[in-house]
Parts: sequence; C-alpha cells; structure tokens
Amino acid sequence: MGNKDEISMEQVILATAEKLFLEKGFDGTSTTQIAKEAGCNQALVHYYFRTKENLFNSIFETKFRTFFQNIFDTTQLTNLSFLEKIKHISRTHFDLLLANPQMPKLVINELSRRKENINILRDRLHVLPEQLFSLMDNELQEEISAGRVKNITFIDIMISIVSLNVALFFLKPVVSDVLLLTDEQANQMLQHRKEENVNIILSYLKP
Amino acid sequence: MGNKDEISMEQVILATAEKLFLEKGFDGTSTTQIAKEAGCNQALVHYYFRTKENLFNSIFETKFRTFFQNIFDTTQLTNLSFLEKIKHISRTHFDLLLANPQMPKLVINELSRRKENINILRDRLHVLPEQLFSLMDNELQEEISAGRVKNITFIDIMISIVSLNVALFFLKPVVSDVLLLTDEQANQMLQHRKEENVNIILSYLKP
DNA sequence: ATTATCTATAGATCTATAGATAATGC
DNA sequence: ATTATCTATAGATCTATAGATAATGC
Repeated sequence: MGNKDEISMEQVILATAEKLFLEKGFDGTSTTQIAKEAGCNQALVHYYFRTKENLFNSIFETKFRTFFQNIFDTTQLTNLSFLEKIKHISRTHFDLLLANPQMPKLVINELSRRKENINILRDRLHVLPEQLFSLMDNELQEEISAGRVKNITFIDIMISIVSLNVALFFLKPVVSDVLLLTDEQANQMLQHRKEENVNIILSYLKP
Repeated sequence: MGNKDEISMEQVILATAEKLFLEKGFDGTSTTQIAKEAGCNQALVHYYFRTKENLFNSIFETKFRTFFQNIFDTTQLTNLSFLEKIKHISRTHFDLLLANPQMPKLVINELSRRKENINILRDRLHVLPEQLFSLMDNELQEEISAGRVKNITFIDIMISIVSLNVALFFLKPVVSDVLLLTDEQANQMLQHRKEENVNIILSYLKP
C-alpha cells in the first residue's frame, strides 16, 4: 500500500532537468546528462517527453507561471496603505528571487532563444499584471492628487522595483568576485540591499 | 599599395564570432557556424585560434576590459560637482549599455560558466574601481558631513546605479513583449528610463 | 619559405527512434 | 494489456587535427 510516496522516475527526470537547465541553460544541457544524473537511460527521457524542447518547455512554463503569479499576487495587499503595499510588493519580489536565484538568467536566455513562445505566455498571463495595475493605479492617482506621492506612473514604479531586485541576483556573482566576498558576506549584502531597495523606492516616491 | 585597408579573414572571423557569441552564447554557437557566416571553411577558425574556447576568451576579455574601463573611467569627472559626477556616471553607464545591449547577458552567462577566468580578470582590473572609489569616497564623506547627501556608502550608490541601468537591458525584451511595444516605443521607453534612473538616484541621495 | 586556406576525416557527442524485455494493473 | 524501462543504433552534428594546395613576402 501507499505507492504514492514513491517518487516516479518521470518526476526524478523533471527535477534533474530543472536543476540542469537552470544551471547550464538549454544548450548547455543534454538529455544524455539528464538521464545520467536522474539514474536512468537516455531513451527514457525521450519516452516521457519525446523531445528535449518539450521537456524544457514544460519545466519553463510551470516555473515561469508560478513566478509570475507570485509577483503579481494581489491577495496579501488588501488592507495595507499605499506605501505599505509598495513596500510589500518590493519585499515579496525580493524573497521570490532569493528562493529562485537562477530564474532571471533562465528567463532572459530562453526568451531570447525562442521568441514565439513568449506570445503564448503573454496571452495566458496578461490578466495578472492588469489586476495589479487596476488595483494600484487608482490609489496611486489619489496619493498624487493629495500631494503625498510624486507624479509618477505605476509602470515606472514597477520597473524600478523589479530592476533593483532582479539586478542584485545578476550582479551577485560579479560583486562577490570583485569584492572577494564569502558566502556569508554575500548573503548579508543581499539582505542589506533588500531594505536599501525599499528605501530607494520610498525616496523616489516622495513629492 | 595600401593593403591595410583590406580586412583580413582573421578579423572577419573575430567579428562574426563576436556577433554570434553575443547572440547565442558559447554553447549555442559552433565553429562550423562561425566559419559559414564568416565565409571560410571551419578549419580556418581553428587555424587562427586553435580552440573554440581560445576564440571565445580573446573576444570576451577584450570586450569585458573595454566595457569595464569605460564604466570606471574617471577622466571626464574632474571639474564636476559631486552630484554632477553621479549624474555623469549614471548617464555614461547607460550609454555604454545602449551601445552594447547584449553585454550583460554575455557577462552573466560566461562568468557562471567558467569561474576560473573571473580571477584573471579581477586581478588585472581591480585597479579601475579602486581609482573611482578613492576619487569619489572623500567627496562623498564631505557631502554627508555638510548635510547635503544622506549617509550612504559609495558602494550602495554604485550598486543602485548599475542595477537600475543594467536591469533595463535585461527587462527590455520582457517589457516590450508584455506591453506589446514597437521598437520605436521601446527606445523611447529606454530614453525615458535613462533620465528616470538619474532622478531615482538623486532622490535616494537627498538627506 | 612562410603563411593562409582548403579538403578530408577521426572521434566524440547528441537527439530521437525502433524494438526487446521487464513491471504493473486488471 | 498496458506502461515503464532497457539496449542498440541511425543520422546529424560538432571540435580538432593532419595533410594538401594556394597565396604572399622576401
């Protein structure tokens, strides 16, 4: 009984492939290598997913969707003031990146590799940013009218938040290596920047 | 006479390889493809550079060094006030990225692919950021003491400038596709963000 | 002579499939 | 019976080199 607690080979393949694709990208990963690390023969990878492209797509789409949904999740925001909402968005976005530090690289590489597939994702997911925008934009206009926030568009605010957070995870290896930081120090730097980024956004919003 | 105005095949190979490596990365580019686009046979690529790795390294090191030198170039800064220096650094950095929009992707991908080579670059180039830091840090302390600038480290300022600018070029394809921008609109967006990033940094510095 | 360029090829992958065998669910 | 797994292999790369031929610089 209870054969549900066994992890199927299909799942092992998926997990291994995800790890390798995140580390080495699509071109840098072979189905031979996935099979080897998953502990099966190479044919099995193709048995479940037929092509390497299919395997990649199913992983990418799942990861991208969860990621995207989390960024634009509005449920946590309802009872907060406008500035608290902004802080919350920035911190949540940061934490999401901390939990998936390889995602930005994967997204950038694969969006430029397969232009067509972006359209599919956009069509499926455009609702999410629209929800957030419609929630925030009215409030932003009120804040601006009341003179509590500088006259900026919500898009600019979002680009700024995302830029500051995302770039950290791109820059982490460079900064770590230039300043010769230990892992400990690099993590401290990240935590420091998490709050610094919030501060930057808040001073940007000040009228 | 004047056989110096002919472009040698070696240079053609270098230029083609640079273009392809920037577009598709190391793993996504083959010496076969480089030869084909350069208009020679594949053996010639190996005749000049022996290995694909060598070819890549010589391109990467040249590009990275020029890029790095430009970012940390202090010669243009001498007669400017502190805030003007900061503005100048941000705008120059932005323009450098605009001229090499693929560089961030290349750097990120290849630093994570070949950890060893970072050390070589760091050892050769660490002087440059140190020059900039020593130039700016005294002045920053003065501004802070005089109450004209908030109490921040120069590193935090630089991370913020670089983050805001670099992220734009990562986000450009994503934003363009999500908002369905034309090339024209995308460029306008970039120019708008160039100044917006300066504004963000300035409000961040306000005490 | 030396340097640049080509043809040909070895040897190592890599992806994808065909077809055999083992395991599983009725 | 169906599904999972394996072995074997075709066919397409790809990198790197050996060795032939063409071009160039004295």
